[in-house]
Amino acid sequence: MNTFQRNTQQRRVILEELQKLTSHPTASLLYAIVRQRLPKISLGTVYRNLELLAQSGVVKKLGHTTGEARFDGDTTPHSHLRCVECGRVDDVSAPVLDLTGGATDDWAGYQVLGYQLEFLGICPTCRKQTNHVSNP
Amino acid sequence: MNTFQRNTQQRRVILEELQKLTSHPTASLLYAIVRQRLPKISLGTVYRNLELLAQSGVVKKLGHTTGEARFDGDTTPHSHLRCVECGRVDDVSAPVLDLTGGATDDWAGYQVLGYQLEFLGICPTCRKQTNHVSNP
DNA sequence: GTATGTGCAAATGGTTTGCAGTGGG
DNA sequence: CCCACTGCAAACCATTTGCACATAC
Repeated sequence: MNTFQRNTQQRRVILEELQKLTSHPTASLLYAIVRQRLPKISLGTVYRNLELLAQSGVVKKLGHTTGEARFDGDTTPHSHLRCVECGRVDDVSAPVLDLTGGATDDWAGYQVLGYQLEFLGICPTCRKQTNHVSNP
Repeated sequence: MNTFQRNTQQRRVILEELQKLTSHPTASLLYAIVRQRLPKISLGTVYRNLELLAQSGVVKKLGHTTGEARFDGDTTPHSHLRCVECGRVDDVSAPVLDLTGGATDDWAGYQVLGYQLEFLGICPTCRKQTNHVSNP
């Protein structure tokens, strides 16, 4: 039932390193990390494998509301909190939506597959750097 | 308090056409539409104005979970339902989230600004075209 | 009059792809 | 041994930007 056939060294290392991280790296950040173990790997290979891993459900691809896509090695249900300044993404325990709620009976004929919930804010680091307090 | 100074013809027409639409056009689709009234307008101008209009809150820029960004002339609170096959976006009456809910007391030090909720599914048109019923 | 906006075209940046060579099963 | 996978580099495509000219105010 596996979508991919071969268990290549590259694929193994990419998955290992991604699952090791609690941050939600971009493809190129992960590329930099993986390159420490496999110096000859190419960015294209990282993209190809992340895509495959995401398709087989081993990994989650986070839609890019801003900037680049990010990937999450943790597939348990949870939401994300994205910093609108630096793009950093943290986890939040997911407030699960009740899709059976009557208000949304009308789905316009769609077959609903799920939802994506993302919180937006300013992370601690960026709050320190700029003044985000309303001026007196 | 307006973010932009000049009320140019281009800006006016872009806003008018966007507000006329209930679909959620991409920049280039809107460009095609606007060009019917202003044949000499450039795509760059459309992008520049959509960005400005979004910043001043007159228009809403929908984060691109897949593919291109889309723009919404309707700024009243509502959620979106995106077709994962063709990218089409429809409106749904927003099930408003209660951010005061105790479960999410821990925001990891973030200053939370809001959230983005997007439903994913397959639109009526795409359901007809491909067989999305589980095979017997 | 002048700063702001426009058209054009070239640059950017993330992601994808074609191809010849490699290595997993 | 053979086909899925890799490395490389070029292609892609949405978006952004630099510049000279135009225009709203």
